[in-house]
Amino acid sequence: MTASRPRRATLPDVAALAGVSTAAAGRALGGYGSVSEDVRRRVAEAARQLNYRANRLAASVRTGRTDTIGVVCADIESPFFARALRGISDVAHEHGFSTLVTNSDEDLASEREAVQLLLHKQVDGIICAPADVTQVDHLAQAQTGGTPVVLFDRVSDHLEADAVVVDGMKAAYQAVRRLLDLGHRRVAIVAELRQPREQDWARFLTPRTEVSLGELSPSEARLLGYLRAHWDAGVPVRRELVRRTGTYAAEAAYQQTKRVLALKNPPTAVFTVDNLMTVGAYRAIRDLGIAVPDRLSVVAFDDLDWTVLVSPALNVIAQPVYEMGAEAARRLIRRLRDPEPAPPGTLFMDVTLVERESVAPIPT
Amino acid sequence: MTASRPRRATLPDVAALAGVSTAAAGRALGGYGSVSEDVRRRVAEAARQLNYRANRLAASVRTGRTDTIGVVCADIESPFFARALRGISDVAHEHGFSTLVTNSDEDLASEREAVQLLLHKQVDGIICAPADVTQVDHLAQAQTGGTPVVLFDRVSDHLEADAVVVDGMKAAYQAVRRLLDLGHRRVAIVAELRQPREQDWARFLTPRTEVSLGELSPSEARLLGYLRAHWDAGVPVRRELVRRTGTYAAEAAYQQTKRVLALKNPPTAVFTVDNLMTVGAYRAIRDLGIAVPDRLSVVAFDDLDWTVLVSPALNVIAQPVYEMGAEAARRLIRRLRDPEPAPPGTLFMDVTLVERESVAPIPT
DNA sequence: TTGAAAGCGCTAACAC
DNA sequence: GTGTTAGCGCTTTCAA
Repeated sequence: MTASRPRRATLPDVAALAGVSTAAAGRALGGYGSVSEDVRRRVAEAARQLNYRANRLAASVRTGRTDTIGVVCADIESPFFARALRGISDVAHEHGFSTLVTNSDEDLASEREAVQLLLHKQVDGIICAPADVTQVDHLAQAQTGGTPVVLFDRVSDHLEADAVVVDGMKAAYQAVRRLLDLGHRRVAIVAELRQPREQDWARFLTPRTEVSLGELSPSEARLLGYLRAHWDAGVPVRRELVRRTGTYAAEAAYQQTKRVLALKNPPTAVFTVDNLMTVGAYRAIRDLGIAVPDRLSVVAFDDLDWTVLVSPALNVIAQPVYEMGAEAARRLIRRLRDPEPAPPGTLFMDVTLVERESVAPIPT
Repeated sequence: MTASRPRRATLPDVAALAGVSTAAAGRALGGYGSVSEDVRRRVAEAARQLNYRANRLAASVRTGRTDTIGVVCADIESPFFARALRGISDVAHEHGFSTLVTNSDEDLASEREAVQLLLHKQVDGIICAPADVTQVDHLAQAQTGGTPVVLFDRVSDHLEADAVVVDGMKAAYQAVRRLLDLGHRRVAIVAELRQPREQDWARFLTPRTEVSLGELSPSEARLLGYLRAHWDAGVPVRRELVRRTGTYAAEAAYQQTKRVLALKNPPTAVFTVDNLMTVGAYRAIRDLGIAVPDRLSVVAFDDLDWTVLVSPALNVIAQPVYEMGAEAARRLIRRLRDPEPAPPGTLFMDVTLVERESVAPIPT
């Protein structure tokens, strides 16, 4: 026979032991209403004796608030989101909020599921990096239901919400433009581009300015920057240099990079659009034993701790990741606190082009 | 005047619209008890119409379960924990659990706070990488209160709980022993060793076997393996080659490594005990322009994606990180499901010594 | 300042 | 299979 563990102590238990009403005990422990110093002490002592553990769920059912922010990362293993998460949770913690973190793996169905979960758990608000900026009905629904949403890393034209992002198009433009200005004429790009929306793709390759960032995934935006840099510089875009992995995986980037470097007329520079693409591409370059920057210049989106460990150190586009997370949290909390908040807006944060050793000019 | 948003629909609302009792609606939506197909359909339809959102908090208050696992990481930004977290949450998800993730930053006070938070939020169980294996009273208290705990990455002699770890001592022993067998006589080690428990430290440097893993932090365990390898090989330990950063920071490792490499009689090999130490140490090696492995052999604890990107690729001790996380979750869930669980035990998982290009023998 | 009592939204007994 | 009812643990009127 097992000794049946005694029921966990509840507020009435504490109140009884302290010789006060449940309400008084609640006030003493919860720090609301007013209680005499005497009661406060007795209740605290009783709580200690009974090893009382407050049930914030019950409180939340009553108050309707959970003091919790839900976060939907696209890939929690990526250093980008890990760092952003810190920014988010530091700010949240500072304001008395906890964070409930979920992961979508850049998959729309998982994201929907994650958002449902967060809503069921009654989070006060949601920070989300949407897997597909054109499919955000579930987020709109959350807002309709009274749960504010802040977009992170991606804006959407289909959702009226605060957003914190960088202008990936502009950043890519500058980085690629620099390569072209240095004389490069064959610059490869390695990107996911998961939704091959055929018409968009065709549209993409035609010079035009009428594309909104709020319709593009980060990798699409960065590709567009790449394209525009070419158009503006009057350098023709070579389709064989635009490498689409179709999937968010280093291995695919590895394959694509190997293939592009094996062309009869290989690129003299390569631009990778994120973490995983960079890892894959760089591994290919290493395996092929290609000299950087002598035979190939390299520029990567996102700074990573290892980009200074390889030789030569990589030129990168660095995002203010921590600050982006922090700012997203700040905006959400502001909206939660303020009953009459300002209309939502998009905050564009500045990137930094970090020049290191992986880029060289083409001798003329 | 703002249109006051209508109250969120509740179960009684749905029930009313569907023309059934609250209980029936609950059963239909919650998937418990038995309901006719007809009722199920009407309720589902009503829920849809009202944009009903279940409140799982309320359910949890009633049932006493939250189907949530609390996790206390020591550093969520480290690839180690990020990957482990995936293992945890994949398994959790598979079994219908969510995860509530917190972070201690290897700080005991933060860890205590995190555990309190998790308990207040009524998580069903906790997976924790304790910041200090000798200070685990808060975890013991959680268990006493009926919330099972599984230790992750670290065992403690002061807590009777399941644990999933690797034998860092043995792994370090093997790696260092290999270096010694290759003729190295001056092998440096770079480690945190945050608690300089003076007596232990003295004890450490004296050959003896009576040290339990459950009293050591990971970095201490790895240091011990390093020491034992020396003792067994009959190679004297040089105190100036044991570099203690005292803090979990790459920068400190950078400084320590620079210093040790600047010795009049520098090491011919260096062993780094984790992620951050490796990043810092390797940066120092790179900055100093020291040829690896010709002038210096390098072995690192933990595999990281960049260890194959640098030239030469690093020899590493790889842990089955994902599996460790997954297994920790499995053990916790087993304990949650099984009312009469087996006595707790420690699972030691095997590491892999990955030979790459950063180690060379010393010519005799 | 304090206590009694109602009720947050849900599930579990138990009767029908 | 379905409804009635009690109650999870807490906070919040409201009256004293």
